[in-house]
Amino acid sequence: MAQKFDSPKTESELRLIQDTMFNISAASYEYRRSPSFKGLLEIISSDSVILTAIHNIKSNKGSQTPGSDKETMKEDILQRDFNLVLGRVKEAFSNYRPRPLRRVSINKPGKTEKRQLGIPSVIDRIIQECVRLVLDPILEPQFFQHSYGFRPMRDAHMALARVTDVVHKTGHHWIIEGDISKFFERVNHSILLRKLWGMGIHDRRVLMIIKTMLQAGVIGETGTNDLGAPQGGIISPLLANVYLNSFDQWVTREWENKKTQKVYRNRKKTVALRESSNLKPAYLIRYADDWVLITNSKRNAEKWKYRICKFLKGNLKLELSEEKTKITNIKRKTIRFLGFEYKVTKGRSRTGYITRTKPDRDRIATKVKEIHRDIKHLRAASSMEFLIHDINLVNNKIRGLINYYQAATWINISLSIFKERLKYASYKSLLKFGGKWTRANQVNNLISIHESYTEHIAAIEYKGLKVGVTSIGFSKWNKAMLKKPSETPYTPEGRQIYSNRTAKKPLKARADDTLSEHLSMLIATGINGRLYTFEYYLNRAYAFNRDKGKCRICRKEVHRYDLHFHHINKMLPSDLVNKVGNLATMHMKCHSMIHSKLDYSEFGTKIWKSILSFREKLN
DNA sequence: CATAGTATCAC
RNA sequence: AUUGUGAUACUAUG
Ligand SMILES: Nc1ncnc2c1ncn2[C@H]1C[C@H](O)[C@@H](COP(=O)(O)OP(=O)(O)OP(=O)(O)O)O1
Repeated sequence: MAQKFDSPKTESELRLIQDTMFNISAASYEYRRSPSFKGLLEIISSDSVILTAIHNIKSNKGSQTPGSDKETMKEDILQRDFNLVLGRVKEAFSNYRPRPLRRVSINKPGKTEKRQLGIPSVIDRIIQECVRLVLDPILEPQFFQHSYGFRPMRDAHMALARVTDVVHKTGHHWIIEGDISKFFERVNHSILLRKLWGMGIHDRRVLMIIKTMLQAGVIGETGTNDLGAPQGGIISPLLANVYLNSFDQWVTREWENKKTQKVYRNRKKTVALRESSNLKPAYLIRYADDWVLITNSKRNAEKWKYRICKFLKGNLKLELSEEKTKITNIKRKTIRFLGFEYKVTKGRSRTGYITRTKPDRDRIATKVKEIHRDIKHLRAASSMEFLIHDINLVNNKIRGLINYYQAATWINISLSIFKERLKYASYKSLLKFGGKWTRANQVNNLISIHESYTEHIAAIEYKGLKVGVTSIGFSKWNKAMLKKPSETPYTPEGRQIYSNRTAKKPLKARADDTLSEHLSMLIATGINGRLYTFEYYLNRAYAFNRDKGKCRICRKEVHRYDLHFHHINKMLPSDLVNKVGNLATMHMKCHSMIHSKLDYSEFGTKIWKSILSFREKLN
């Protein structure tokens, strides 16, 4: 019954393993059994997993900042010898000893209390990502359907859509808002490891690695850490979901899951059954440590709150935050969930009530204040170019804000309060640059949004182009969609649904696939004894991908035995010379034609022209 | 049709 | 200076 896999040799083999793991795990879950995966460490520490891990996290913003040692992604991984780096990561896997975390305190929005981050060193981030790559497909299918935080292809809007859906379908209006106090800091290591085992991670070496990861101490402090998962660790969010999964299962076992099993029974029978049982209705929607539970009466809400409190304390050693955990009748008062205010009002619908959502008042107010400051700051721009850059920055902020709160039914009304104030401030700031009131559909920036508005906004004109400060009023409600459970990154169908939903966006699946093939192919071509940096390896693959595997001189397919990557300009400084833009795929023969001085016009004008143009760029 | 950079948000 | 997971939007380049 236990599952073992060969280590992946290529990235598409890794993907296949991930898909297979997901399938096995999902199948066991259907039959209410837990899967059993062994020999995971071999997969986790294989070349292609390490490569994928580095590829995944190398462009994180935080990769530029070191952990407790002084190492950064760029200097100590990407610009080092390829095999040296691989060897170093593999070495770290045997007898794993994480470096201490760097402690940084950041502000929590709207609170005086600070958030304590624990930042792992770069090498430990790579290790964590390797583990995550393999554990995620195993754990993902076992998670609760209506847990939305930290999970792929799910977001806060879907959680909100689920709340609306349940309220509308059931007509229930008593809600518990729950928040777990200091969630990550309170995660108990041995309970967590038991849960991982219970979910099918049956490789003790991997569990040991996770254990030592969690125990990593903090720089400047003595000893190891016996409680909590670091805020800043790459696997911490995944582990957090593992930890609370039993909570989800426990709550939903008694009502939500029972109910779905009876869905095929005839209606009368189901209703009768529910009334006669002493079960209390409960619909849970969870986002990380933030959850709501929907039920039908105040009494039941209180009962559930009491029972949940006891469960969390007894089984998970967690506490509910007293001030943030409230019981509310959403016909009378709003609840706050995921940055939205949520309530129902009388209206035309099956239940006689319709939902009303608004952006959280306090949060939107502080954001608008920030934007107001930025707009006033526009007048300090030192040149027209900088001004345009700053306007774009402001526009980005406004669009970003609207983008998130679009899911609120009352977005337009809520944001319009601030509209005039911001517009007037923009006009005043732009005045000294010749700013004028301009119809939105006549400016040249953000055309896709502005073309449908005739309202006046403040805009400047530069070289015949009109650049306007967008309005916070250019927003309209966009109904959030419910999550399709079959949409997952680990099945072909799931990926298809995802790419359909995200419209004409590039097909992520296929892109990754081709990239992966080429990555591993290139690795197979060997190293020739020369010093190649890690970055060069990745970038060769990207360049090959961009050129679609064709020679840039003769446009024919290149096979691995006569593949060469031409440095378009060899004289560039060392950190630029290996960038994708400076690499061109070609045959070795074609390459030698660039560097010789002979006339090759006999091969046809197209080829000759390409050769000449590459020769020009050499110096 | 691809990659890379900025921004917003949730936790 | 500020880490992480996830989502979204815009812009730029070949
Ligand atoms: N910026 C962040 N970086 C890393 N992890 C984060 C970040 N924000 C939130 N998290 C994770 C760690 C938190 O324990 C968890 C829940 O967040 P949150 O509820 O805001 O705070 P908290 O549970 O740590 O304290 P409390 O709820 O008592 O204020 O999500």
